[in-house]
Amino acid sequence: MKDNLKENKYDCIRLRNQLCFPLYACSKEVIRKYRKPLEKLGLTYTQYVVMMALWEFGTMTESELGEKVYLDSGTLAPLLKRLEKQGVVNRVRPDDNERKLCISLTEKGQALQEEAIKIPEAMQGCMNLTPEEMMQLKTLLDKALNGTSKNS
Amino acid sequence: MKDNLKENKYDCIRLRNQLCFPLYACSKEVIRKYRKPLEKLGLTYTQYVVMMALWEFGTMTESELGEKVYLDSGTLAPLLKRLEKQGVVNRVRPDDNERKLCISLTEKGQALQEEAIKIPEAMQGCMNLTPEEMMQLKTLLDKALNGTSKNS
DNA sequence: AACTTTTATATTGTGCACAATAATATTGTA
DNA sequence: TACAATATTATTGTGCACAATATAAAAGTT
Repeated sequence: MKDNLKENKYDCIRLRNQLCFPLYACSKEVIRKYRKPLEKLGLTYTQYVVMMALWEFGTMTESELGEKVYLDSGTLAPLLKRLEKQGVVNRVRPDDNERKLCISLTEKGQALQEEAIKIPEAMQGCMNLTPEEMMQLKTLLDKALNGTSKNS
Repeated sequence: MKDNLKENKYDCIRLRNQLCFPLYACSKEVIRKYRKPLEKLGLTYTQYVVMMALWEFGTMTESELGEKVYLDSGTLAPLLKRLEKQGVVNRVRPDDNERKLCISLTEKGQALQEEAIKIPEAMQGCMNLTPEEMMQLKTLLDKALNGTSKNS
C-alpha cells in the first residue's frame, strides 16, 4: 500500500477531510464579497437577509422574522434597532398584545427593494461554479437546512 | 401561464431563490451543533479549526495560519492570545525576524488532538444528507472555495 | 548612515452570533 | 382574584469577523 494512502486515526480531523470547514469558509468568503455592493444600500449582509424576508412576506413579529432567517432575539433585537435608526423599518408593539413586536417596512425601506434587485446581478459568477453546479449546491444546502432546527 | 409561475423582477431577491442564504444559514446551524461537543475540549469552532491546522501542519507563523483557515490578523491575534492563555499554543517571535509570530503547540495542545478525534464521530449524521450527498456537497464547496481569494 | 518602502502583526471600531438570563405581558388555573 | 405558568422580547457577556489604521521591524535605496 502506498504511503500516501496509509490511514491513521487523525485523518478524520484533517482540514481537507472535513465538510464543515469548507462550508464555514465558503460562506464567509462569499458574504465578504457582498460587502461592497451592499454598502451602496447601507446594509450588512445579515440586514439584507432580514430586508429580503420583509420585502417578500411583509409585516411580521420579531420571532416570525427570526424563524425565516434563522436568527434569535439576541441578534435581531439590536439589528432591528439599527434598521429603525436608518429609517427602513418600524418597530411597533401591537395593542392586542404588548409582548409582541411588529416589524414593518417604511416607505424608504420599501423603496430600497428597487436598489436591492441589482445585487444578485452584481454578484453573478462570484463563485467559480457553473450554473448547474450552483443549482446542485443549492439543492443540497436546502435539504441540509430542512433537516436542522429540532432534529439531530 | 399559471399564476404561480408568473415571473416578476423581484424574484431574484426572494430568499428561496438565493444560493448564498442557505449557504450562510446552513453554515451557522451546523457550527452551532459543534458547540456542545467542543465544550468538552474548551474550544470554539474557530479555535478548533485553528488547532486542526496546527495538528496537521505543525508550527507556523500567524500569517501562514491565516492562509490555511481564511482568517486575518484582526481575528487571529486575539484568538491566538486566548489559546495561549488556555495553555494549548505558544506565541514566540523568532530571533531572525522579530516581526513574525511563530505559533506552536504546547504538550497540552498536542495531547488535545486525542480528544479531538472523537468530534467527527459525535457530529456524524448531523446534516440530514446521505454520505453520497455529503461528498457531492464537499466537492462543490471545495471548488467554490478554490475560486475565491484573489479572483472575481 | 539616513531615507523610503515593504512586511508582519496588533489595535480599533462596528456589527454579527448565540447561550444564558432578565423583564414584562399574557394566559391558565385554583 | 391571586398566582403560577407560558410567551415574547431585551439584555448581558463572550467571542468571531473584518475593514481600516497603527506600530514596528526588516529590507531596499541613495
